[in-house]
Amino acid sequence: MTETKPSQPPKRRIARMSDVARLAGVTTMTVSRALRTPEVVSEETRRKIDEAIQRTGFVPNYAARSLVSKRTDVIVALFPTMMNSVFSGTIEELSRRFQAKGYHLLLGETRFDIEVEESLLSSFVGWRPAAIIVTGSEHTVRSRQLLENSEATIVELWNLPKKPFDLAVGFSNRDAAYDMTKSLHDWGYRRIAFMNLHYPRNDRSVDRRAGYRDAMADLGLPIEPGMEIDVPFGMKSGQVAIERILDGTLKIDALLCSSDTLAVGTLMSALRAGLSVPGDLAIAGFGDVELASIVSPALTTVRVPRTEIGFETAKMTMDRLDGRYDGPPVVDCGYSIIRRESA
Amino acid sequence: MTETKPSQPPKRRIARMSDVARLAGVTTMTVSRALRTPEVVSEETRRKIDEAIQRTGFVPNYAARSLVSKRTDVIVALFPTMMNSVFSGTIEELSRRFQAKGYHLLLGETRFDIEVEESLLSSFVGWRPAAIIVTGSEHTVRSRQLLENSEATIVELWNLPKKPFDLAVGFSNRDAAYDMTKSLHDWGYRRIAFMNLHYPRNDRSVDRRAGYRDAMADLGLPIEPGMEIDVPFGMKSGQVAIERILDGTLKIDALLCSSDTLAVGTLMSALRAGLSVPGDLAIAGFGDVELASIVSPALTTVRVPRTEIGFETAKMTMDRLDGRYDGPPVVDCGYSIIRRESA
DNA sequence: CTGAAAGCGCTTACAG
DNA sequence: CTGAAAGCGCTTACAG
Repeated sequence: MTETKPSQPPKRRIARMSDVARLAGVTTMTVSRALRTPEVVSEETRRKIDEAIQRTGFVPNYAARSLVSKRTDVIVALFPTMMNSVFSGTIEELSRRFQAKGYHLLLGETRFDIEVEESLLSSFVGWRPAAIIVTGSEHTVRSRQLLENSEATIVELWNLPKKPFDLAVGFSNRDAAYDMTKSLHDWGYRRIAFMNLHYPRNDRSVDRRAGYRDAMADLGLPIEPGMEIDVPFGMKSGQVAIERILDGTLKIDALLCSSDTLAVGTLMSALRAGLSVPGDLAIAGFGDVELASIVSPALTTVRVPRTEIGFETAKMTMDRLDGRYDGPPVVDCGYSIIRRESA
Repeated sequence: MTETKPSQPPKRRIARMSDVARLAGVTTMTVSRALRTPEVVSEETRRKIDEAIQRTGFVPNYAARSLVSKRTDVIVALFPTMMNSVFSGTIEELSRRFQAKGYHLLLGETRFDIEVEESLLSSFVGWRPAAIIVTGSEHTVRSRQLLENSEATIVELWNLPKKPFDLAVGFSNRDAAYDMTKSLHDWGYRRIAFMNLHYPRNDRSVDRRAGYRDAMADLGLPIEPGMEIDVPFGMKSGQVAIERILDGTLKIDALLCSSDTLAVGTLMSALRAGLSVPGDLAIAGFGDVELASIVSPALTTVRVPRTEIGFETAKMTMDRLDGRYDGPPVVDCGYSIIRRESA
């Protein structure tokens, strides 16, 4: 091969531990110790090794390290989407906590699809992660096998499974939707509709719908045809309800949305159509993202413990990996009803 | 150790390739081939191997694979934050494209801090990633060394560096801010202020500010004291400008925000204070996130090519890794001025 | 406090 | 189409 870029220095190979060892006049074992248990290495030796590391720019090869030590600092985390302040709040918290302790987050996006989750799992498992964090408790058969065989700590997020796979951190989506429906009733609303994501195998959607239905039944309020509105994820979906209200096919005085994204979309769509909120239509969201308190009228919503879930998950996972987790397998981070202006 | 969970089957070790080989009556070499170049293995043998893989739940150990093959499918990507529709749009596109081709995204969050970036790089580089994607062109000295030594394809995102490290994909932040300032002038505004993130070492902030200043100078408009407002990231920061307008310390007719997050925060704060937008104050954003077209009045903003950047980056990176990228080192994805209702 | 030996689980580079 | 040998770059488990 000929030199095509004379301005570049000769491309040196990535330094290995043996290069550092040779430069420092020791064996790789001593370099390895200087890196992992420096207190056990003499100061003089350590100094020489540090210098050799500086000169070579050595960074240990994690593949080799994990292969022989049979452990990795890789933690796999799978979320439906990152385009959502609710999940990204949890992701940010997780990533911050894990980064601080030297763990590496391998993030995957399932797009609300448990088949995609399976495909990601089957590949990520090859890294022999120390822990695997998944959203929800609904998984394919093969996903369950992969989790089972992986020897990793498994954490299921965002709800409270009756039979957790291993560990779980979340809150009761069913109760939260139930309480918000009941609150809307307390505030005087009677014709309460429910807008939900159309993901039939998403346990969060299913639970929230159940909460809405149970509350309506307990309150003696009928769920009339059209009062359950299934839409795809996105702010644009919010306009669906407003269109139906305007053309007279939907007669309601309140709308509970299964996410703030939908609620804000609906709210803006209502204002644009000249409807007054909550006068003509009360709107409640689910999530309490930053935007919820910023919009005008400010959004009444369910505060979801997104940061707490991230925090608890990171803590629980790291404790478990250190062999000192002694809490319950399922941690409930709670939720709360936040009444603002929109309902 | 005693059996504490009699209901669980005996914990089997994670299957290795040799387990599969033994079950199928071949050597590991043949299993390896069946996995990587199945067309070269006889149908009968392949069938036996597939069955053994099923039975054992075997997933190849990537650490071993990458150690010996001296290549990985790991791609490191570092972003300032994920709590931002602009970056998460790029991240989602990247992650989707890479996932589809079997690459694994190791994501890191720098929190707009190049020291954090350095710390992440120094650790992630241990995975010997095939490519490293970073946001911006401002890096610490040690970060540059790490990138230099890594042998990875490097892609810098979100601007157009004069001297790219290797490859770059972005647009001109300076020109975009310049054009928006000029547009505001064309639309009749004269006292134009600029709200920016207070990250002095963030080249995107610096470039956008330069664009604003250059345009004001070219237009012969003075930048009076207080017309450049530096704030931390977040919607809440939007209210700063409104407070100053209300208490009379800031006299302006238009505000250009360096992100839609700030612009929406300002817009909502203005509406809440009873100001009319754009009558009392015109507001322009930067980003064109989904929310920008949803809020009322809809936000005038700079459309930033977040999806295009993700798409081009993924394509360029994978082409380069396949040894067939022959495009320019710096790809300009452009931007456009979107006039809506707020200015 | 330091080192020699062995091996983690794969793939490369042969050979047949 | 399949296999025997060697080795990737580290750490474990000794020994001294």
